[in-house]
Amino acid sequence: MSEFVCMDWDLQAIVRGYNSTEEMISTSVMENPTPSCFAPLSLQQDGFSGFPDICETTTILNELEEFYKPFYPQTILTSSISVPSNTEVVKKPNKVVQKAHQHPLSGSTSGDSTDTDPEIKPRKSKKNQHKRVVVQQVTIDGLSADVWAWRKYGQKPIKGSPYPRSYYRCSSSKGCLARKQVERSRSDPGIFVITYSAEHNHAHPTRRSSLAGSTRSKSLMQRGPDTSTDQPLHEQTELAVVSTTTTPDNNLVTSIKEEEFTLQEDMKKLEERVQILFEDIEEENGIVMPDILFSDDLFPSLEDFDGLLLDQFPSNFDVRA
DNA sequence: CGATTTTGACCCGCGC
DNA sequence: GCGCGGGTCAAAATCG
Repeated sequence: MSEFVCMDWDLQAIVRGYNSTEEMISTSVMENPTPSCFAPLSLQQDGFSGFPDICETTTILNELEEFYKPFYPQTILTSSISVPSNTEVVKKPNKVVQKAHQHPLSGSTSGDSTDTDPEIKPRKSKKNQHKRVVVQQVTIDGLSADVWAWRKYGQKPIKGSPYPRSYYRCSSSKGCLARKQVERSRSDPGIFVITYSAEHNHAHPTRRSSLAGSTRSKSLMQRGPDTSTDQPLHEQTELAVVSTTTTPDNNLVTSIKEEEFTLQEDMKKLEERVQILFEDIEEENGIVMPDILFSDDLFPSLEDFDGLLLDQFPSNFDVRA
């Protein structure tokens, strides 16, 4: 059994009465190549001029985020599946809890410690957990289209795949069970398969976590002069998207990329306009707005996923190839 | 100093 | 029971 859940693009398409995401994109771009074609109704109606109450800012921000979602780097495929199971989801016993009952150096668990703790149930089959996961196949661009803050906690080589799988957990909130796996498609190296599991138990982060401690700088240096770093990253990703998108509708994708420049210009003007309005709000109310709209939370810089690129691409991999 | 990445070790489920 | 594969932990290194 599987279920399909509409994500950003798909939801937009259904709400707007299109048969498919591709139809929505192509139609909207061709007929009205401006960001306003996707704008929330309230924003369209007041033309971004009405911010009567600062208490509505949160709603406005949410609307703005929804508004910008269609302009996130394109998602080739988004689906949500439910892993078949005859049992309910059993939360994996926390290793920390286990260690609280057992000294770390006392060796393997002879006699399951969970047997004595009714609160901790034995781990059920990983494969049979009815854990809903969301699978996205995205291009390199799509790797940056994630407003959540993720902390990498592991990387494993996957049997049968030349590319490792990276494991991320949400770093925005302690205790958030949201997980994310990123790996390159073995059939199409230009496509990244992102698997989300569990759900965030908190609101969107107002600011992406600090990049302190990141070893990307080191990695960049380690890549050496003979790698693709000679080429500006935006050019790399652009080329990568064009050259690796292998959907059956290649022509459509190409045309969208061509139109993207126009859209980006419109978006820039729009950002400036909203920025001014927000500054007015700050002045009038004597408060400081959360730095979300124009931070990399909603517009992650290309630099942000450079680390991901380094994770997923071997050091000698030339994205231009 | 705190947050992050890296990476080997560990844990667990599954198939043989 | 054993080995394999995948997921997670946690110490060390790194960075701002």
